[in-house]
Amino acid sequence: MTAVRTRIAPSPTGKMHIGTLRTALFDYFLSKQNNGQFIIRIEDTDQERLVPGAVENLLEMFHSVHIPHDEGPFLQPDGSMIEKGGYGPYVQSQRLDLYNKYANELVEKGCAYPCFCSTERLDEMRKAQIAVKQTTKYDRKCLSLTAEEARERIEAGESHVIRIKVPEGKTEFDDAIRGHVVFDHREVDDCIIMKSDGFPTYYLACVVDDYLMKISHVLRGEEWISSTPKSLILCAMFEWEAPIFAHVPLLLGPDKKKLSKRTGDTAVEEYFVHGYLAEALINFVGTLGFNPSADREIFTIDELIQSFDLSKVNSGGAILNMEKLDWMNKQYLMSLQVEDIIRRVKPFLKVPMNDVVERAVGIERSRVARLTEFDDAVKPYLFLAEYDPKILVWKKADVADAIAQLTRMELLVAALSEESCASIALLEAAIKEYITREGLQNGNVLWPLRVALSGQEKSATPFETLWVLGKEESLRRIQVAIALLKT
RNA sequence: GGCUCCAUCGUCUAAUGGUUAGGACACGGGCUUUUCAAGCCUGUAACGGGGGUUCGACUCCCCCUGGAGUCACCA
Repeated sequence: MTAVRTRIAPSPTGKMHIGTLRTALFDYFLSKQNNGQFIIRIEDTDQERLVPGAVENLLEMFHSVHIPHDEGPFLQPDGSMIEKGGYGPYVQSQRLDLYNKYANELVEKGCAYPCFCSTERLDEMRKAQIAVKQTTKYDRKCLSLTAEEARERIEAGESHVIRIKVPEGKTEFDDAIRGHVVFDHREVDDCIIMKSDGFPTYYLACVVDDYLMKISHVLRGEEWISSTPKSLILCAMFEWEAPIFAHVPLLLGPDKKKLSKRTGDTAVEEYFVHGYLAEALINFVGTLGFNPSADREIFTIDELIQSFDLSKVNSGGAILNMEKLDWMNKQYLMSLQVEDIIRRVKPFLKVPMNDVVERAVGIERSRVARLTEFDDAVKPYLFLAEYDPKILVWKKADVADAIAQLTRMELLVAALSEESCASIALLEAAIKEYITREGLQNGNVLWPLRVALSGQEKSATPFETLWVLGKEESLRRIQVAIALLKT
């Protein structure tokens, strides 16, 4: 069996699309499961759409999402870029000679031909075809040019492209996800493989690179399926064995259409900005269209690698269920080490990090879904906001009782030893023991205490809040509450 | 419009000829509880339609309908 080599081939035109992440994940799962290689190749053949810094950004995203590649460009800590792997360069703009060579080979074999048609002519031709409801495809005007004629015009410096001459017949292939697919060549256009600027198009570059880089499996979005005949025709022309193709279902927006910037967050960067964790994003996106288990939702990346199965990937598109992502993110927020969360939440906090904030983050994590929500969640621990004294009174008690209980608590807290302040459990034990000893009711004591400490009608338990605030600040807030009630 | 792909709760999905069609998110109810969150229990909710094949179809085949993708010197 040949080694599994998969590749993700983004074009550096901006940010990383969430669909790119999903396909990359599947590539990664498949290659790792088979002890193969996962390759990143940069497809920068469209000079007009290049965005400076996009390659670096892309690599950074792959890094932050923890799916390491084996070959391709790598970003060094100093910001420079190096390549690893024996099949480079992995950036298509550095492989122009190769594409040229193969394109010429096709022309010499009679499989491709130069075309001098202007874009204006092409546009008109298409319009006419649409008008009579025909398939839009090149009318092969330049195919009738003789070799000499073509050579003369090229030598005269006339702008031209190279098109493949699609043979008659049909292309059949077995998609690893969808099964048997057939396309009649009458539907396939004599597509351009070399542009007039000397750069190849995706069709050529991709086939050449996949062959030279010994790619075994090509995973790509479903939007590519109708161009697969072109890839296969090219393979056949070169007499190369084609890789296995698998077209993964599309990620859809709420409107059921291909996810676009208009309908939702398409960039992985945006998800991070909104406070989602890489683990949750991977779990979410990696199980969209593929489910390792009937009754589990949370999987580690290793579990996903183990259980991944191309033939079990769904063929229908999937709408992103953002509520489920939130839920999943919360699951990770609750299962991660507190120190880990503290480290990750730092960039999202407007308030400066200190001991109180660290403890508060640990307490509040079950109440937030995303890292961006911590700032608001943590603030009440740092600043006691103004509040209506009425909320200090428990529903089954009155103002006088609230004052009485808070006065008791003031004394109790003041008397608390350093050891009993060391943990939530000890604090809870101390206070509950006091309540029992004095024959009091939980609600009468705990409600006003909690509200006094947090300044909020809804909040964490008084024990947790006490622990976060510390003895001194807790005492102050209790005194504030008593004063408030007495006015 | 041509071609291609797709079709189970609102959403993500399980089921590979025989299940009371399972799980998850969301939503409703309950338990727990000083509140909220979490947790636990629980409820509502789906096989697009029509033909076949078969003793038996969510599962296989055909048609219809519906949805999507694609038809560039973009990937």
